[in-house]
Amino acid sequence: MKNKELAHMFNRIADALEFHGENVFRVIAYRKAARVLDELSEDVVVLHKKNELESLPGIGRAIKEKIIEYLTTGKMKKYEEVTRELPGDLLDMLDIQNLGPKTLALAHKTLGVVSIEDLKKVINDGRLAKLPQMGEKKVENIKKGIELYERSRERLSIALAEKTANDVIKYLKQDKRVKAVSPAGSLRRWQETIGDIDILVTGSKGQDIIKYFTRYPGTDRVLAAGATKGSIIVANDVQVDVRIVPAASFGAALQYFTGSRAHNIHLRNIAKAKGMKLSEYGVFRGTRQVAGKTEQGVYKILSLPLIPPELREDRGEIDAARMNRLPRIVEPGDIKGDLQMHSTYSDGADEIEDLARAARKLRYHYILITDHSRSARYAHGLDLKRLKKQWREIETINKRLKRFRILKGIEVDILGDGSLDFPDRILNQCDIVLASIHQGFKNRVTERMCTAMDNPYVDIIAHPTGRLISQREGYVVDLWKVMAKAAETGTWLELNAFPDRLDLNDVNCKAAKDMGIKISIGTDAHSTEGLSWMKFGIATARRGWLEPQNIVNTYSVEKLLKLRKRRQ
DNA sequence: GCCGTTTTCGGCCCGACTGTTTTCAGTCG
Repeated sequence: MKNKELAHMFNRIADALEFHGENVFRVIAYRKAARVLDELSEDVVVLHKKNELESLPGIGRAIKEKIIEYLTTGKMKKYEEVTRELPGDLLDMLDIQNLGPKTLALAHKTLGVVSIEDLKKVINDGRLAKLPQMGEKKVENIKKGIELYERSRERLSIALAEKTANDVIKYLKQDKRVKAVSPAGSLRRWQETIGDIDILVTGSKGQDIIKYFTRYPGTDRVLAAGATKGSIIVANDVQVDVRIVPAASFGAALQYFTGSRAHNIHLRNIAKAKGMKLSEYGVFRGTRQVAGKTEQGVYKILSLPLIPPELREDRGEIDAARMNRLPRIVEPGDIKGDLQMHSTYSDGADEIEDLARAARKLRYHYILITDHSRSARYAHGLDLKRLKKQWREIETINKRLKRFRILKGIEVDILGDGSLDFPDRILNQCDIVLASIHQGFKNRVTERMCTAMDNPYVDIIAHPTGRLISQREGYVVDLWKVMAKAAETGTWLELNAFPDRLDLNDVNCKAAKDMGIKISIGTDAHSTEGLSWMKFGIATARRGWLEPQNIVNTYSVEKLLKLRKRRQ
């Protein structure tokens, strides 16, 4: 995808400019362009053809020309120029905590440092500490930064972060001095991975609350324990930060610490244009605080409705809010069923009836049982005989269950040549068919998916990218082509709610929405507990601006079945 | 390098923190 390639190049240019000590605002401009391209819900190639590159925020004449240069020649002179004399991994070292561009450049120019090994050497022999503006403590901090970098603490999955935060919050609430508690940061925005967990607290005697916090039973290490901020490490190297803020600033602090940074910068500009100042302490006109107690109040004084945290990425939500055109994003109560799960018939742990009863407790109206097809041997995939047995069982249970319907589904494998693991006459007897790739991740995936979508019985393409977050890249696939085919054939694309998958991701979901593609959210549960993953799917859908009408499992079972491709 | 309901030039978010200095540079969020 050219979007990602260009984003990477512009980020690299920004790194290099920073390293060379260029004007910081040029650096910011390149970073902004990189972010916009990275999160773009359209193919940059298409935008270029429509001559609309310059309509993108942060992309002006110079960067537009660089994009076109790259798209037409496959090269970018500026990129090559600024990175020419810099060894490949030197710029990677900017990710080391406490080591910024100034220090790295100085170490490179005066001491010839080009790698982490070099850096360690000049730390150990004392040469780094002798540079101007450097001293023992700074060097010590850089040393700690290297240790952290080398342990390369991966970002947490949203599921682990959510669980950890909930445990800590529950513990904090047991203290009488604690008045209000809220998660903040990327966790509150439900980003798919989380760095540190941020929690905000108001209450009396901040110092005592922090002391109480650092005695949390799961604490491995205490990093800091001041009057307003405490920081601990719990199991799995997870860092939890707690901040105490005065009640009068709680809303402003919550807004500020929820971010994203890009969203905050945009808001501050609006405050400034209105003659106000926005900070984590409140909204001020001169020295007088005019808002900040509640988050809603902060937005209101900027003439904006409250923007849901999931949308706060500066991807157009502020303009939408200003024009009163925020989407009515999906809520848990809109979901009427779960469209992917596995029973004991293939690789699931629970019986069909158990899944149904658990789903009914979640107030669903239906579920789709999607066990694997025969080629998925590793998952005990169903052959025809067992599939038919499953259908009979579903019919029997359906007669027993009131106001609930188990739909007959299948997760049918897309084979090496794009054909499906079951013939059409079998698929035709399923209520809903999911098709997915489970083998040959690098083998003509785009064509195989497109062939599968030409089949009138394929309703949904499951986990369309095949990625496993922080574990596996996913298929070699041209998602733009897949989405175009889905739009053309009326095939639904899945948002897999399993927290290690979450594909389509937020940006893809928004793109799909814009292309008129319907999304199906399925948990891919392999047990009754797995049904609770729906919240991660909903959160990702919200981040992708999806409204109930964009998501097929907000429909009644009648509408759902009526909208299948084979009926059109 | 981008951008304009004050501006086509002159701004660009801004405060906290730390460590190095003796008034400020660098890093971070």
